[in-house]
Amino acid sequence: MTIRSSKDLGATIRRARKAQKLKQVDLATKASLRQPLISELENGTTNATLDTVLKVLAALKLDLTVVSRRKASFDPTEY
Amino acid sequence: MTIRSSKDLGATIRRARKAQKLKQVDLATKASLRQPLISELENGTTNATLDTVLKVLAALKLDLTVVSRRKASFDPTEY
DNA sequence: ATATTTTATACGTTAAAGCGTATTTTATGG
DNA sequence: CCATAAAATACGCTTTAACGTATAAAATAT
Repeated sequence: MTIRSSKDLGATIRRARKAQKLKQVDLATKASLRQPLISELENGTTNATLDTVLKVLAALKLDLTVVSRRKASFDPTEY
Repeated sequence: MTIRSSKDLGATIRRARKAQKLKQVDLATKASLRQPLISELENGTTNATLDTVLKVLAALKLDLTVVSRRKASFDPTEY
């Protein structure tokens, strides 16, 4: 999933969390964060810091990557 | 490039900037940020917000993506 | 070597991220 | 329906990101 806004990130996090059958409070605990912050993140209503983003993604076993914009590559190992 | 820390991001940004022959001040201008912030970002000495990260990556024509975590591939240059 | 350019650091200020906690609103199950 | 669970919002507080600006340090010419 390409992330170009806080909302993109929020949607990605929410989908991954639900796919893993976690509640916001569960994810918050795994990431050492608060449940309200997970809510704000998923709704894209906070401009999270990189540390926060990395904590949440790590808790979901996801990685952040940087790729060239023109290289629209299909990655079969996604999903 | 997989990003798991501010330093990872900083290194990635610096490499991309140099590959495009930009000075920090050029990148700062393109991203509507300050030169000192670019320096801090590249050195991993600030916990940047997502907006800041996205601005810089956009200025470098890079995208942020979220992918499922895979096993680290063996990199011979690390040894 | 030294002038010039580039990068890093410093400092005070402002805005907001994240915290703990409590409560409200919404979704779900019986 | 209603009860319970889950998610969203609220509040005051502390910390810090990012700002503008100035300058120091380092790198790169000349």
